[in-house]
Amino acid sequence: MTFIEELKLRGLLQDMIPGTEEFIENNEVKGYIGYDPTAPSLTIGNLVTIMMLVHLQRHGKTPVVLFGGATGRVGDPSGKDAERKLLPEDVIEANLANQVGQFKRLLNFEDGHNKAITVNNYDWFKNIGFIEFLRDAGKHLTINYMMSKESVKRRIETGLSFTEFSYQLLQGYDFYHLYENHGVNLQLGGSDQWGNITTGTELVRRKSGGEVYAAVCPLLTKADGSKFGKSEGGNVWLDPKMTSPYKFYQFFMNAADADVEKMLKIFSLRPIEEILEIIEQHNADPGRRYGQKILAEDATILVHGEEELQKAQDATSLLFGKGTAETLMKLDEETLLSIFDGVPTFHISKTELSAGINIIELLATNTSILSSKGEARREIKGNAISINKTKVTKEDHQVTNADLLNNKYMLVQKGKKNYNLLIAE
RNA sequence: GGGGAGAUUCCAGAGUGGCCAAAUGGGGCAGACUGUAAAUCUGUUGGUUGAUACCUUCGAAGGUUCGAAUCCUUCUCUCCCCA
Repeated sequence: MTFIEELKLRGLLQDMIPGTEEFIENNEVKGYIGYDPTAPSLTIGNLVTIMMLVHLQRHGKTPVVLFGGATGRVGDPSGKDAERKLLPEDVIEANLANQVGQFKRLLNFEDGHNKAITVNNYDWFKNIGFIEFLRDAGKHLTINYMMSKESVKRRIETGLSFTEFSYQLLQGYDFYHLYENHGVNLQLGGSDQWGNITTGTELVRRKSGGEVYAAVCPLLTKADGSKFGKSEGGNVWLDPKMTSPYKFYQFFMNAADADVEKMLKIFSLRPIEEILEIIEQHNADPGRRYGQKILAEDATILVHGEEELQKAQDATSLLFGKGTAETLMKLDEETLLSIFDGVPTFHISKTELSAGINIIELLATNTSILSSKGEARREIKGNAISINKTKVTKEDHQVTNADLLNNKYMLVQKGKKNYNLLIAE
């Protein structure tokens, strides 16, 4: 199976430059994707395009990760309705350092003829002066060409700064630089990058007369039309400190039936035939959530590893299985802590607790599980609060040392899926 | 440079002196149902409060008034038309 065939079967191919498939099969290929370090961590949205690099490497080609140390300072108008805020430079540097570590888990940077490499476009842009850039890059492309890009057209009515307008030229120059200096001849990415990518291939063609190719994957959407990659109240990050492995696992467990196939093809490295078989089994009895389980397993191993998966599964089986107040009571401290690793924790004083704390105070004042007393009251009225898996129904409920598990911990739950661990000391 | 329209609670968008913490829709959160689903239904969605009530909020700052999101003044920003 060719690389492009693999992408197609996995729903990771939206568009490519004619001839890309033949070229990849018959040449030494180095393919790159650019990531702008505008957040401290990569997200599962980024993971989609990273999977393209993973497959590229598995097909014996060299993946190149380009960090937009320079372009991230400018802001990409693609897919954005409004001008972006510029980030302070030290924030960009910190983000970049963190993201480098995340890639190390996903691609092989260590050995083989096709080990992955990273580059940072700040390294070449920092030495190029504005005049030089205008003569060297700007001269080769017309305004008419740049204006015809969808990302620019969409913003022409509402406004677009010269800075963001120039973004495609910077990104295009990346490709040219990588082609000239690193022999990079393929660019991958999300379909929102198609305009920027073709600017790059155009620039290489005009400046170097070189032969370069590109392919993009579709933007991942959910069956119900909502945005992919967000869960309760935010992004799903790859950084375990920002999205715990447990939450990460749960995100995939909660995938809609209609999305399971699509997501398995993207986030699982199992052969495509096996995935189709899994889907068949899943569809026979969707209520078992077989597809979601495999999906969550594979994705969690990929990003966080076996050990974290095990913990996430332990927590899941306790919290969503037949987990009752009694089983919770029976857990020893070590098991308890490992299961709730990654669940938000709060500390309270044992002396204070021994006197008894009103449940509303506890939720809104002693901890920030809920943001106000009014909200705490509403949630209790709405039957949403549980302590140690037992519903709290009265607003004047007092919590005491007697509620502690192992004389130290308390499990406070809002709704079905939001857990908090209180530690009394 | 000239003329016009506008800025409302997370978003969209009503409200043009007291009945406005502010309609309605979306989104969020929760409950029921269920498969930790989808769809549906219900509740809730500024803060303190048992409730009355009070406090902060309708671009910013002043002012008029017993009383202002609503009227006046100045300022900031956005959009549209003409040059």
